Amino acid sequence: MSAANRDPIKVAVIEDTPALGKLVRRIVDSMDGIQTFGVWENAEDGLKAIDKGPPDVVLMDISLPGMDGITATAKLKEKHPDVEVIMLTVYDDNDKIFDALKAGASGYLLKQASPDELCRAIFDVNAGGAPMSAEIARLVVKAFHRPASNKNTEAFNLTKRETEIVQLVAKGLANKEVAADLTIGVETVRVHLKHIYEKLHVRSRTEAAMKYRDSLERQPWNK
Amino acid sequence: MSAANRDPIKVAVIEDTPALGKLVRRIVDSMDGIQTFGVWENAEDGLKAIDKGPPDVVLMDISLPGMDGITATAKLKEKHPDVEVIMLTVYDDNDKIFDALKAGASGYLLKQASPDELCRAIFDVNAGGAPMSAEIARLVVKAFHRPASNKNTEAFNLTKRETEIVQLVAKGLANKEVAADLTIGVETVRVHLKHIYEKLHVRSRTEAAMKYRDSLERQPWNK
DNA sequence: AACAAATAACCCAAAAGGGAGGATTAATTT
DNA sequence: AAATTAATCCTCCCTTTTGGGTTATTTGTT
Repeated sequence: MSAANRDPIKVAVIEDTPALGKLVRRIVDSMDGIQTFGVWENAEDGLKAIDKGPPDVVLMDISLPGMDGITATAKLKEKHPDVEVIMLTVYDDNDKIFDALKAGASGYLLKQASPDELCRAIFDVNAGGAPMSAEIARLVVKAFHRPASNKNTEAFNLTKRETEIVQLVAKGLANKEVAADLTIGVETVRVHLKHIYEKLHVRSRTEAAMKYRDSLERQPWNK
Repeated sequence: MSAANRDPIKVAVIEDTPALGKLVRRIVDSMDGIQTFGVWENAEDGLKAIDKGPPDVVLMDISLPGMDGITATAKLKEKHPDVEVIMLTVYDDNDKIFDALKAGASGYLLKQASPDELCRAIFDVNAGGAPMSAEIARLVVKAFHRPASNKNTEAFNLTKRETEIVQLVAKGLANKEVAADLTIGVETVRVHLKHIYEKLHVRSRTEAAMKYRDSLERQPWNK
């Protein structure tokens, strides 16, 4: 529990602007409990060095000459899943945030972060947190918000029976099988399907199945 | 820009333990710039009151008698999308986190949070942030991480052409349309489809489409 | 009574699925 | 170099399934 007695957290820095790299090195080394493991100006060199002796945390610039920071993160996490990556970016680059997280980054800081923020982020990520600036955090949380109209099936005004049927169709069942499942006639299934097509504005079972599936938000947590 | 001159942030509290509700009220009111808008012990009463004059932030207990906090959040955000909701929970309840976020909550705090943390969270969420404890943040970020194995289509050993075709089929296209898209004959498409069915162990285009879709991770950001 | 829903039947044309061929490349193995 | 394999492209044949249209009965609900 005594942080002071621990080995310092080894921080690798991959940042193509030499001035910034040096600045970060100074900031990190001036802080107790963390130290730079090395600074590289491109992903290729950085990854090669990291392969030999993994650091604890990598500060990764998102825009790099050659291999970009997101690709580098993906490659890095593949080999070293336990290394924590904090992305550094100049802009509040909305699109890339999610690509970066998907690649395996656990933190996402703007370069304009203060030295104090940077150091806290390093400790935080090392302790199992996910340091993000407030704006980034909100974007991430927003990605989870359900679009207002979340009546799922209800959005299409499908009846109970129609919903059952579209669900079975979305499982790949043929009309005959659906009929057997619900113990109703095949012709009835077809009538329901026709109604479903109208309501969903599609012309085939596959389209209907797709639209239905898409209408259920599929998020990471409902595997 | 001068925060001191602003109207205080109005905070509604929905918390079924009277002692905790009172404690929160005291904490909030003791802090400059925020004030309690009211404290209710169940979601029904809280929502009714909120409907009349919306507060800025709602602190919502996740486990409530009657309507639970998640359902209440969903209903609240439907009527008042601009009200920010911070969930309060005793446990680090992994499953409910995502349900809460999906319902529209922007923050997620453990009840054991310090008064200082609570107040910071209120300011933070009001400023467009997403206050979360470090553990929660990491869980959220983890939800975005791609599972390593990314063999996706490759798992089925589909050829390039077959992959193209199953993708189009999964969009709901008919064979005719697929053929037109790839500028090949319809009969060819059908032959490819037959091979696809064999490889995926299915009997219909819908089944194939489903199986293919399921094999692709679907995340919030690829709408 | 009017309405939505579920059930079912009929016709017809189009689409899809199964089978059994063949032809052309390109890459690999023998 | 010759043979083999895999991928792509294509053609028929035949049966089953689908999709679209229409009509109709029964059961609840408003």
